[in-house]
Amino acid sequence: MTSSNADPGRRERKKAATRRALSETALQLFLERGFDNITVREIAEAADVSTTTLMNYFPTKEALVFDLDDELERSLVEAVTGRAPDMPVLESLRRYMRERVKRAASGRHADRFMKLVLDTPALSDHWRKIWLRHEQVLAEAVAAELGRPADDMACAALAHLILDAFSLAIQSADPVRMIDTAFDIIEPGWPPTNRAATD
Amino acid sequence: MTSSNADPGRRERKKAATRRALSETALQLFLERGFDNITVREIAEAADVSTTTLMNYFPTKEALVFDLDDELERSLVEAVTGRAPDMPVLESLRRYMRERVKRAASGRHADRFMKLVLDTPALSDHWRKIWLRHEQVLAEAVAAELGRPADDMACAALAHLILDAFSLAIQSADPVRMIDTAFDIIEPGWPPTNRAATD
DNA sequence: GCAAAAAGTGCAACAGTTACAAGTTTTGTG
DNA sequence: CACAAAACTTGTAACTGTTGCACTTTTTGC
Repeated sequence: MTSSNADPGRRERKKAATRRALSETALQLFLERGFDNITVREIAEAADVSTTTLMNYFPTKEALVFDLDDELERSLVEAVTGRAPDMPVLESLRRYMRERVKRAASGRHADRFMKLVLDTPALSDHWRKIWLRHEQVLAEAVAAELGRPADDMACAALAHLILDAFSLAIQSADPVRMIDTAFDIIEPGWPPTNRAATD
Repeated sequence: MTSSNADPGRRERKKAATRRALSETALQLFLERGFDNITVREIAEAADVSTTTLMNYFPTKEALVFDLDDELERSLVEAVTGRAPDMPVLESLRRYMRERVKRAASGRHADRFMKLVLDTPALSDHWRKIWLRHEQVLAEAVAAELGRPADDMACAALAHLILDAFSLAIQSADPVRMIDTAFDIIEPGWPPTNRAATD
């Protein structure tokens, strides 16, 4: 008799609630007392679940802070494939990264949040890893767009350099300008016609 | 009986011996049974010291594998400042990285060693961190060489991109070619005369 | 309603790492 | 040579992230 629930389902809703409770509680505690001064046991306690359950939702302590992984890959590929017809790939990626960095530097509690991340090596690291996780996919998207083989080495390099620029940028005093600086270095060499390829 | 030791000093010698014993024992065990299947307690045991002593020599388990950190910064700066007068900075750095990657891919037990590192995320990570640790110094060296302010943003970006290229390369099927591929992308945009600088 | 599936729980344990309060060895000096 | 200070080691216990396990509760589909 619990009909009328096609998509959400009660369980799904509860899970979502628990997940949100966990990540919100965690973030609040982290902001108050520092990432390293809070144990996962405390977080679980505060959110009123067992430690085991917490680790069931978030595979690592760091994952509690960045609960927005899924959208990333989609939007990243979209920046490559969904750009205006006359816009070069790199220009589109530049704009995408600019926006992304800008958003990171100005969210709700952006100031305190960024400070937390930058002051906590484990978190900076994790953020970078989240980006680099999509390295392969981005490389393939770029390759496809340029009509190159999916494992094209230059595309792999480009994807890596660009994604890594994110961590470079957020650690900078002026993130948006740092993104532009990095792209200014990369752009003139793209697409490449070079030594490595012709050796 | 304690004469005849001018420079080294008995203590220094013992320390060096212990250090070498630890890192050699560790590497051997790691190669035999895998990084994650060996505990630091086992290593300490095998080298016949206490765990506390082990952690005294090597701050982390990963550090046991890369016991060659000091030379890195020196050689890196040397590649910038000690190059032939007519050679561009980037070309010198390209050759340096090429050599470095080549050496990594062909040491004594290079094949097994590289496999160990690449199969162990914690180790790949650590290797990258060792390189990035010298980001600032490299940036300043490049800036000095070009007569730019020490905190020049483009130099910071360049240093980061280049050092990060190392991890990109060793993960590649053809590391040396990957270094060249990355430099081929970076080189044409250097030195930059650009948007970010003129905005 | 009910059996199976899914989620949550508490507990114990492991591994890296640190703190601490001893011991032991080496060193420089009188 | 003796000896006190400094440097190094050690054993033990603990903390923290993380995992495995056996068990209970909840939700689901019929």
